[in-house]
Amino acid sequence: MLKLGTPFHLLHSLKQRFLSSCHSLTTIIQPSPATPLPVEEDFAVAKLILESDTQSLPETLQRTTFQWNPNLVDKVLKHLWNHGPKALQFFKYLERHPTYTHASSSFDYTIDIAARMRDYKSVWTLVARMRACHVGPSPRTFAIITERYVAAGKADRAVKIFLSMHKHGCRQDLNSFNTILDVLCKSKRVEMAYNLFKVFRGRFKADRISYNIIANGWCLIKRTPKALEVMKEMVERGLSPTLTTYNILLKGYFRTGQLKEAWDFFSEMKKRKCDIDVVTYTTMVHGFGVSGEIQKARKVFDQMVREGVLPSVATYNALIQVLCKKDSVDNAILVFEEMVRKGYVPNSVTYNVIIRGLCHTGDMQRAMEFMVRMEEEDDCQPNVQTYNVIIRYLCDAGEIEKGLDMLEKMRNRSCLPNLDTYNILISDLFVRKKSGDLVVAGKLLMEMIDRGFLPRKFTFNRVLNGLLLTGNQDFAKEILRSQSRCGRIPRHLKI
DNA sequence: CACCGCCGTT
Repeated sequence: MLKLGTPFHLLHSLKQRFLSSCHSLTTIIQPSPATPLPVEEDFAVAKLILESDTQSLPETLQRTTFQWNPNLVDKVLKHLWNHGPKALQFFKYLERHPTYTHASSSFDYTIDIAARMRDYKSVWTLVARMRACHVGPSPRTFAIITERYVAAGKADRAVKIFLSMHKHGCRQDLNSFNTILDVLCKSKRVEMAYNLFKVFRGRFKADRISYNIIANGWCLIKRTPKALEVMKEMVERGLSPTLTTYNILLKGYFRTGQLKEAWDFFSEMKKRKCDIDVVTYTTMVHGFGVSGEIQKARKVFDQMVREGVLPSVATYNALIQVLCKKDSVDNAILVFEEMVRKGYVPNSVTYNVIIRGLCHTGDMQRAMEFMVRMEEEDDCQPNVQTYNVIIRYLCDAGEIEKGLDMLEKMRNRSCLPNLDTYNILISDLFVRKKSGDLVVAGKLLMEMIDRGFLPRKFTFNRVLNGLLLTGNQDFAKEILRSQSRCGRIPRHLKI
């Protein structure tokens, strides 16, 4: 049995080992009937869906005997995250399944995917269906929807949606109020959030979290003085700031480059006997580090250990990142090895930071080694960000073929490229412009649109013009034709 | 997916 005082990072690593050991157990106890899949079913399903074309997909799925359950369906949807149309098709296929009914979480995932493609028609159809099935919509559903509207530049619409939630069978409360404030703030629509806050803080009985959200918003747009005002207001209304409030302000000072103020604030926190936590220290390490104050960053790191506050993986990540940027990758790797020695399990952030650092110094060889290591030693599959870093640096070094190989590797590892991946490759193909490059760019463009991404107008026009100028009229027409079939295309793509 | 820390520059 684990003792109560077991450090969290050790628990985590034990948990990771435990989970990987009981994986095989699960398959023994619950074998999936007609599909003898030694590996995770979710990977197998996602692979099957990605490999079959749109027409034959229903038939293909019909022939299988997967035992659908919400957990499996959610995982499959996650795998299809960067292939919206397939995700939607899969979800809709199961809606017609004779016995299976979707869980609330699967609806939420699918709504998120549809909203990201700006397919609002599907979004609201799904909301209505959710309601009909009595599985929502929940406050979480509305968090997702409003976030996507704000991200698409429709903040006003998002607020209206929040105000009319109850008409969709989901009542507003303090939690959902805080959610919409946070959504607006995180998208830098802080003025709007603050106005909404002032109008409704009475009705929803704004709490400390509401104030923290607004204060954080001001900090995000580098208006720390406004954040301080919010804190004052908070006190005036009888709500005492929390440690989170102080951590928000501390980060705010670093954002505006006010190192002295940050240091003074930190000292004040200590003097007032706030129980300074790992977040406070991580903020300090990162803040000083990005300003190039590596000595101070290290000092704070050592200090936290002395004061008995255990660094987290995030703290190490902060230190490693700033060392990569402002010191040297070699020193960063020393810290990396140290954290491993102490029993921490590096995560994808850790690895991506190191890999980026190595790429930046031109050491692609070692970068690749870390990519292998993350998987083999820490059961941490390279994710799309990992691949994007590698692809970017390969292409920047003029090795576009290697970049395209890496894209191929992603496909084999069932890691789907995202918008960044496509943008990186297409724009680098345009920098090189070797014969054939434009056709490759055209193919990538077609593929990304197929997968529900909206290329920027600039990208789209550049590729089409490029093809037209190099005598690829037929291919240009093909791109246009194939896109006009898919119905849901943004206005600028319709010509 | 109700608040704070760790992958960013198209």
